[in-house]
Amino acid sequence: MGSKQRRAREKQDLREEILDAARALFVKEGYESVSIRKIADRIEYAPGTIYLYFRDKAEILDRICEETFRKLLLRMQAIHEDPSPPLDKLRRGLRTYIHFGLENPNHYIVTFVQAKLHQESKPVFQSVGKEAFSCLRNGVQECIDARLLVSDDADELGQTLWAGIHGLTALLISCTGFPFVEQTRLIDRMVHTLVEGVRLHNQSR
Amino acid sequence: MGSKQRRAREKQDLREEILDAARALFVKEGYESVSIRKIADRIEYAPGTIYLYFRDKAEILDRICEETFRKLLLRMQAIHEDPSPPLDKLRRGLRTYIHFGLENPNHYIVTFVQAKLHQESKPVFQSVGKEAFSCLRNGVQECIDARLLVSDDADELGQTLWAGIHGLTALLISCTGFPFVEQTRLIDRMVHTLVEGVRLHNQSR
Amino acid sequence: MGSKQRRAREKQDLREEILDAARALFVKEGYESVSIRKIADRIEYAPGTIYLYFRDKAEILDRICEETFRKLLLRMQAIHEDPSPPLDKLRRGLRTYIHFGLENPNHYIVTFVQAKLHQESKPVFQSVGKEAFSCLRNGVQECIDARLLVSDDADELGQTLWAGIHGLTALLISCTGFPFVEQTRLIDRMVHTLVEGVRLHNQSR
Amino acid sequence: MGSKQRRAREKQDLREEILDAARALFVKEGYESVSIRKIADRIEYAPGTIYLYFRDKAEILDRICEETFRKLLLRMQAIHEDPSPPLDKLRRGLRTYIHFGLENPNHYIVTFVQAKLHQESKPVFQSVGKEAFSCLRNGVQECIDARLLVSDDADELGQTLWAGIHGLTALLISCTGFPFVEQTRLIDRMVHTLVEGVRLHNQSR
DNA sequence: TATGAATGAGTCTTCATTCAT
DNA sequence: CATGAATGAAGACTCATTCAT
Repeated sequence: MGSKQRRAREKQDLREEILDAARALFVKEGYESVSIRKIADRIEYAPGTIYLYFRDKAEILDRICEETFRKLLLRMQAIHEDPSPPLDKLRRGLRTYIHFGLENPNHYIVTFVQAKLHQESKPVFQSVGKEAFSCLRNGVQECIDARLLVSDDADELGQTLWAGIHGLTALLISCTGFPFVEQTRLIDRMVHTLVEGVRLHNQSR
Repeated sequence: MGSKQRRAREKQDLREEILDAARALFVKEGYESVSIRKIADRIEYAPGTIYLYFRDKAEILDRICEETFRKLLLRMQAIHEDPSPPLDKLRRGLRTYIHFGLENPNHYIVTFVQAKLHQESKPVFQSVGKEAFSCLRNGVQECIDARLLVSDDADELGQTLWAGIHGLTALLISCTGFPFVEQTRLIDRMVHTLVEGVRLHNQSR
Repeated sequence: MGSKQRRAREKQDLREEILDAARALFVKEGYESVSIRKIADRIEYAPGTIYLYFRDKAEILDRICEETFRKLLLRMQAIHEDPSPPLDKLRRGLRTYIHFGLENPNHYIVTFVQAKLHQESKPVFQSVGKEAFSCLRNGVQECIDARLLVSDDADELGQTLWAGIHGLTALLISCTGFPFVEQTRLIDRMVHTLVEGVRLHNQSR
Repeated sequence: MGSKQRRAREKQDLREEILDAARALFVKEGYESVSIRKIADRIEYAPGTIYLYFRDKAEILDRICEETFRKLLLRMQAIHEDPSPPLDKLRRGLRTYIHFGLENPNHYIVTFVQAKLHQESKPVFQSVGKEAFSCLRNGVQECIDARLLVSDDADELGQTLWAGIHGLTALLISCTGFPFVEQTRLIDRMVHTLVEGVRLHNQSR
C-alpha cells in the first residue's frame, strides 16, 4: 500500500502540519479526546510518524502553547513601541489581545483554557507566557505614570484587564451556542468598559 | 462480594452520590480522564450500577451542569428580589456570581469550561443556563430603567459584565500557577471596574 | 459477535487457564515475546479479560513462579520427612528435582531461567524460592551430621549440587536440538556423579 | 546530519562495532528488549545502516553466538594440546569453561540461555557449537583411554560434566540475587565434585 | 436493585523493516 | 556506504458499555 500519491509537500513542513492538525482537533474535541491516531489520520500519515517529530502527545500541546504565546507577544510588543498616548495604547492592547484570540481561536483555547487543565506549570507559561502578560502590565504602568488611572498598582489593574478580555475572548470562541450581540459591538463595549472603569475621571470640577 | 459493609445509606441518594463523586473527579482530573470505573470505585459500587441511574457518561455531565445552573440561579434570584438601589444590586450580583464560582470551583469549571467542549448545545444551556443569564440581564435592565447606565442595550451590557466576571472566575480557579494579587482585592477591583465602566458618569454635576 | 459457543467451563478456572496458557507460551517463545494478546487468543478471550485476573503481564510471571516453587517445595518436603538413610534421601532429592523440572518444563524454565532475567529480586524468590533451596540444604546437612560428606559446609555443597542438577534440567528441557544420550541414563549418571563427588570415600578400607 | 563528528574508524570495523553494541545490550536488557534503534543509537549510526551488515535482528544474534563458540573453542583447544596428565587436563577444561562464561557473561548468557529461545536449531549450534562440545568430549575420552573413569561412554560422561559446569556458570551469572558462597570456592568444589564423581576410585590400592 | 464477567474498540507508544536519496 | 523518513503491525493497557444472573 504505502502512501498512494501523497500531495507534494515540502519536507519539514510536516512538523507544522502536525501542529495545525493537532491544534484544530484540540479545539474541536478537547486535548484529551484527541488521539494521536486522529491527528495522524487527518494528515494522512501513520501514527508512528508523529513520533518522529514530537516526543509524545504532551509535547505537541507544549509546542502549540509556546508558539501561541510567541505570536501574541509579537503583536503586543508592536503596540508597546508606538508613540501614541498611553490610554490609546492600552485600548489598542486590549483590542489586539481579543482579536488575536478570535483570529487564532485554536491557539487561544488550547493555550489559555485547555493547557491549564493539564499541567499547571508548564515551563512555557513561566517564560514566554509571563512575558506576554508583562507587555500588558507595561501598558498599564505607563498610564499610571501619566497619572491616568484610579490606582497605582499595575499588577492589580493589569490582571483585572486581562481577566476581562480573557473572559470575552473565551466566551466568544467557545460558547458559540449563546446568542451574543454583534461581536464588534461587544468588543468595543468591553474595551470601553474596562478602560473607563479603570481610568481616573478627572473631576477637575 | 462487592463492598463489604457498605454504609447505611438511603436508597435513592445513590443518584446524588454518583453526581458528587463524578463532579469531584471531573474537576480534579478532567472529564475525559475520569472513567466510569473510577466513579464507581469512589462510591464503592460496581460500574454497571451507574448505568441504572444514568444513560451514559455524558448524561452525568449534563446533570452536573444543570444542577450547577440551578444553584447559581437560586443565588442570583435572591438578589433580584431585594429592594436595594439597582446599582447596588448589580454590584452584588456580579460579586455573587464570582463567589459562587470560587465556592463551587468544581461545578463552575465543569459547567462553564469543560462542558462546552463536549457537545456545544447541551439542552441544559438552552434552558436553565439561559435563565441564569437573564437574571443578570434583569439587574442590568433595572439600572437602565433608572437611567444609570451608558447604554440602553441590556444584552450588550449584560454580556459584557458576564464576560468580565467569567474571565476572572475562570482564571482564579484554574490558573493557580499565576501570581495573582490578593484575591478579594482583585474581585473588588473587577466589580468596581465593570460597574464604573458601564455607569453613566453624570458630568452635568 | 462475542464468544460463539464457548466451552462449558467453571468460573474461576479461568485464572488457571490463563496461567496455563501463559506458562506454555512463555516457554515456547520466551516471556518477552509473549503478548497479552497471544495469551488471550489461546484461551479465546478478549485481551482485556486477562486484566480482570492479573494486574499486568509481570504479575502473571510472578504467579507462575510462585506456584512452581510451591509445587517443588511440596515434592522436596515429602522426601525430607521419610526415614531412609541420609545419602539415599539426598539422592532421591536430586532426582526428584530433576524429574520435577522435566515433568513441568514450562514451570521450570519460566521460573529458573526466564524469570531471573526479568527482575532479579522478585519477592517470590526471596520467600518460597529460598525455602525450596533450604530443603535441599537440609538434606545435605543431615549427611554432614552423619559424617558422610567431604566438607561440612552445607551451603557450599548444597549450592554445588543444585547447580549440577539445574544445569542438567535446563539443558534437557531447552536444548532439544542437542544429541543427548538416553535421558534416564544421563540423570542416573548426574545423580551418581554428584553424590559420589561429594561423598566421603572411606579409605579406612 | 547524522552523527556530528563521528570518530575516525576503519570502514569494516563497523560490523564488529554493531556486534559489540548488540551483545552488550542483549545481556543488559535481553534480546527482545533491544531494538535495532537502540543498537544504532549506541554506535551513532542510523538504524537502516545496520541492515547493510545484517539481514535482520536474528542474524545479529546468530553471529554473536557463533563468535562466542569460536572463542570458547580456542580456549578449550589450547588445553587439549598440552601434555599434562589427562585428569588434570580434564579439570582444567572444566575450569576453563566456567571461567570463560564468567569472563564473558554477555556472550555466555546470550548464547547458552537466550539464543535457545529464538530458533531451536540455529545452524551455529550444529556446527561450531558441536565442535566446542567435542573438545570436552575428547578430554573425557583421553581419561577413558587411560582407564581413569567409571564408565567408557564418553558422551554420557561428557554431557554430565557439561551439564554440571553449565549449571554453575549460568546460575553464577544470572542469579545474582542468590546468596552464593564465595565464587572460587564454589567453582573449586564443582570441578572437584564432578571429577571425583566420575573418576574411578581404584580401591585395589 | 446491583453485580461481576466480559468485550471490542480504543489509548499511547515502540519497533523491525523498507526505500528513495 | 549511509541516511532520514515513513510505515504497518504490534506492544501493554484502559474504557464505556452490556448482560446474565
